[in-house]
Amino acid sequence: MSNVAEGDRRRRSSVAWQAKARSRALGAPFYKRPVLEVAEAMLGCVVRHGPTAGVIVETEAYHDSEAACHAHVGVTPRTHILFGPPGRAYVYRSYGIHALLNAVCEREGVGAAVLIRALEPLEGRAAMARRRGVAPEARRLASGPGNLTRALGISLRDNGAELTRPPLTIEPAPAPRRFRVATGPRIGITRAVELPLRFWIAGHPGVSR
DNA sequence: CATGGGATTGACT
DNA sequence: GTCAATCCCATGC
Repeated sequence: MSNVAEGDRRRRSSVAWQAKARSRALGAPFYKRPVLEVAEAMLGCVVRHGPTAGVIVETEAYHDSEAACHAHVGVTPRTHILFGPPGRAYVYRSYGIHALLNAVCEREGVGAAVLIRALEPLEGRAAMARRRGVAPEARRLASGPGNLTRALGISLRDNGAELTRPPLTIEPAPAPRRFRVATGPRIGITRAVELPLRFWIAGHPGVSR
């Protein structure tokens, strides 16, 4: 295949996923409600970044009223995105190594977000495996909040991105929600550890351990 | 300006 | 079970 033809194929493919993502993306009203409600509603939905996508199987809710939330300290250079309009991405560096992806929720002025903790790969499995440095048939390709951003190619540059339009979007669940939602305490935090703000699809193998 | 902690992960005992 | 890697940013002087 010639370079020209290859480039053309790539370009058409890129336009196709952008149009698809734009038409399917959840709008700002989805995020503009109590963060607990959104955290549960996001289970089964699809995170798409370009040609890679996965089904959300685990989330956690964070709210400025509790101490584990970055927004608890008020508006700072780091947290201003959390207090901004709903439907944007809040991406921050964790432990100096990982980028963690959140969806900003509730009305402007409230610091709240849903942390996406695990995905079941849906599209672009080969690209995810390549980015992770594992075999394409590997299990748990996008499980764990640091692993899923690596698999989807999400970085700190995506902080503040609008999730309502490509290239980074969240779409409604592609299939009927035939699963049971389980809840429990959040993982890996040192403050407000007792609050049951973690949500996951009961029994799903992609949920973090 | 210096310091210390952290919404993690993978390797190792 | 333990531990290190590694960097953004909140805090305090």
